[in-house]
Amino acid sequence: MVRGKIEMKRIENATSRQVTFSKRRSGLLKKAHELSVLCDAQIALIIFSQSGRLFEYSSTSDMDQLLERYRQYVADDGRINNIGEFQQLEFDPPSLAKKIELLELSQRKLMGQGLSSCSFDELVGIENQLVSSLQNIRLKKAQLYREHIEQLQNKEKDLLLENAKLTEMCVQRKKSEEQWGKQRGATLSPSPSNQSSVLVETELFIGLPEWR
Amino acid sequence: MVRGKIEMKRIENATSRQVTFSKRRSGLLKKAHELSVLCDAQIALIIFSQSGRLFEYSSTSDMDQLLERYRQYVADDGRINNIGEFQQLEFDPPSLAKKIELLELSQRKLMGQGLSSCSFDELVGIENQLVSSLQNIRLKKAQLYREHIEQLQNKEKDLLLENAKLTEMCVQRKKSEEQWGKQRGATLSPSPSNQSSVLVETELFIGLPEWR
DNA sequence: AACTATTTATAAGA
DNA sequence: TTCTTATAAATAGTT
Repeated sequence: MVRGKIEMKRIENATSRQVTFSKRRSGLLKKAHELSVLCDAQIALIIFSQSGRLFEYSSTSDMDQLLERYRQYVADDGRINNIGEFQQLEFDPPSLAKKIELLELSQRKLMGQGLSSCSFDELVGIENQLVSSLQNIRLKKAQLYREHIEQLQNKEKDLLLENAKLTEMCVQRKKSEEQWGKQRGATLSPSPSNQSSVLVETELFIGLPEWR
Repeated sequence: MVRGKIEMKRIENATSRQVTFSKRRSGLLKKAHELSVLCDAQIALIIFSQSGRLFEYSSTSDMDQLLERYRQYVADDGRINNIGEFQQLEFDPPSLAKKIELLELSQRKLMGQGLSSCSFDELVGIENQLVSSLQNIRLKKAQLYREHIEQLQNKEKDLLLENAKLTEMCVQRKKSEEQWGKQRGATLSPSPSNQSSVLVETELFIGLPEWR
């Protein structure tokens, strides 16, 4: 809706899902309250977060009273069709079990098993799904690779910076040593020249990552 | 809120209160649905208009189930009397629900969604599973192809056989017609030669399926 | 938690 | 009721 509208599907990133939940939850509660005030409506709003926390709003002081009103309203409708109270006991568990059964079936198919009952068209459909899944998986893998590389590059950059500072310090110390050496005589002159060339090599080595 | 914001109090004009109710009600229902989809929340929304009409939304297929969850949640706060009889009814569904949740989670992953929480190793595991699934799917497809081809080949063989019989019958009839013609005299002699060449062409046409 | 750039929602009018 | 439109409100992404 903002800065690029979002797709109306589950937000995959847990953090941003949590943030969005918090924002939209308060927005929803506010809207519910406004509607009840402006239009004199009775409203019950119950929200369970994914983590199981409860948030609720009731336009009356008593949520239970409102839910009771709802229960009766629905019960009145049910009387007309006369399906009765067995439905609550019998319809619910089977629906969950059925759901599990279906989920397991489709899961097995996604895992390349239990295909004997599939039509050709269904096979093609599953194949397409799998191809797209693989694509997503590989995109995600690539993303992790990139992130890892980025981390390494950042670390490298820091080290380069640190090396540059250390090099600078060495050069400074070298200079002062040379000056000090000249004052003391020529005995140490070969040694400074060696150290200097080592310093140059170090600089070149440090530079390598820049054109990787 | 628009074209001059409105005061947050009951709208006195009945008509405009009704209009506002209608607009805001659909807005509220939409927002509730969006929140449930985006953030994987369970939401129950019950609206009684001033005139007593009921409007409701439930993120699950079953509003009663959600209200039951609410009832239990609230009851748990004063959880002194509530360990006995209800638990039997409520212990089973949660386990089923948990199972469904897990199934849906792994299913989403197989479908290339909800990957943000995956470790790299898990990604590799899913990828391997998908590759093997695809292999199975394609084996199954190939098998169906082969079966289909085999069916067609059998049908072709039968047709060839039938064609051969029909050809034989035609040849027989031709011969007898020729014999009959010779007995009757030379008047029809050009005709048999014509008919014979027609027969040969027919044989060639029937033969085509052999090298299709 | 605060800040915007945008998208949505919607009050009023047609 | 439904459509339009000007404007308020909500909010996704960012800091």
